[in-house]
Amino acid sequence: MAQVLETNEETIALRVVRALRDEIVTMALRPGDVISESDIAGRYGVSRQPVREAFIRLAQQGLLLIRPKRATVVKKISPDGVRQSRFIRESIEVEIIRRVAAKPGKDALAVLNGLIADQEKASAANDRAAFHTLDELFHRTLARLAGVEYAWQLIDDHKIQLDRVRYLTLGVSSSQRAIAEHKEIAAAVGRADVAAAEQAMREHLERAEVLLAQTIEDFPDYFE
Amino acid sequence: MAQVLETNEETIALRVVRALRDEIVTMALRPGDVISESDIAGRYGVSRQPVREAFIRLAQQGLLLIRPKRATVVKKISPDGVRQSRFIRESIEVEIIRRVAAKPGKDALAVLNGLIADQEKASAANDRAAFHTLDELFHRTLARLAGVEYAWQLIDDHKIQLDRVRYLTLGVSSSQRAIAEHKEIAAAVGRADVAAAEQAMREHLERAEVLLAQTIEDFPDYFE
DNA sequence: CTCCGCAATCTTGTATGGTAGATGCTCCAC
DNA sequence: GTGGAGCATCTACCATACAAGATTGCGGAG
Repeated sequence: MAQVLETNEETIALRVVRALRDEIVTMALRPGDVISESDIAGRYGVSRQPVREAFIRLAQQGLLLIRPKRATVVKKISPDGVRQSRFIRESIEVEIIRRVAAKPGKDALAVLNGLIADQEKASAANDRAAFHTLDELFHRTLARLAGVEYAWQLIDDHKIQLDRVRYLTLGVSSSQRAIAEHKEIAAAVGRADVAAAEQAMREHLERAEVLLAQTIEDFPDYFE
Repeated sequence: MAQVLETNEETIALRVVRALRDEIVTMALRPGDVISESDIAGRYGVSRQPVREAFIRLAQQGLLLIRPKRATVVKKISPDGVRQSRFIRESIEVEIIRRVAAKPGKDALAVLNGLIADQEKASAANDRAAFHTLDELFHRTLARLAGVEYAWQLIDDHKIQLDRVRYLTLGVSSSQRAIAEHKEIAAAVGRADVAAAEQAMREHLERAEVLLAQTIEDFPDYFE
């Protein structure tokens, strides 16, 4: 059953990377699942070589665990790893919001409010995917405003672990609350109130903590 | 001239990764240098396959740039990338020092002072390598005391870019000053003075900024 | 002398076969 | 019935051959 991969991309290896990452984040491949080079190669109708290279990339991103000569498994989610990923994210985003609030560009507030308005539309339309994309864009935009967009890419890489958790809890998150918190952050930026902006951002990010605890209870097999 | 690699390590690919990273950081391979899989394979007396895998890993760490079907080059140092790496580092280390200073364990101060004492010895003996190792250990220990040692690994990955800069300026850095700053940080931790610790850490890390500007002037070819 | 085209020769990407280590099962000894 | 040795069969790792795009330089046309 050779699944079809988009054929207009660059290299086969990169297509496999994307396909596998997608399967992992959407839990089509679940934590603990055992896969093998030839297994995946057969499923996608390619040779083992590009699959192997994809494994290497995904292993470096912490999504796979290659056990030499034994097998390759989809890495279980490490609660402590998620905790520290959140720590990293909070450290950086707090510093970002400080900078933005300290010296807000003249169009900064307008851009942020525009994004929030879009989010409200997506929420009203119950378009969960669009909402999630916009939520990400809000934070990314802050990084851009602070002149450290590359730093966001780092957060994005680490966020994958949390995204797996998030996927397990679809429907739980309250978009209303997220919007309200975004508004509070934007308002603090508008007032150039650094302390308030920092505080609002910390509270906004802290919600992930309870989400994690709940998810561990619901899906203990997916955690180590 | 097949160079010899340590033979008791894990896989050939990992040995090549270590060897190449070392050559890059020590500027044996300089930014802009063009290398090829067969080139390196010949030099180390291995086949292209493990070299190729090493390239992939190093490219993901931002040390190499693989230009498909063209060549692979040692990435030039991106001033903005270094700037943002420093931003990331400062964000995380400031958050770390806040946590440590807010709740210093009872043996924390003793451990830190011990490390500082070792640094003074290394400095007196003019052992630059040992000093650098101890300097790194000081910061890593802080991460451990804050319970986020994994976060340090992240910093370590990004620090490689800055280490390349540092290697170009051997002899410039004043170890006396670094030791004094470490002492100030440790003292603030001892007093559980969060604000002072944060301030001291920021100043400590800010020194890298002038280092970068000076180095760009001295070695413009190594930067993009 | 200049410019265009083609071919030799680089490069990385992909496919495939073989190797060594790890695992698990079978079958025999007791 | 139980335990252990050995073999079948997995795995990831490595080597090698081939493919295809990119570059370079040479030679001929103008």
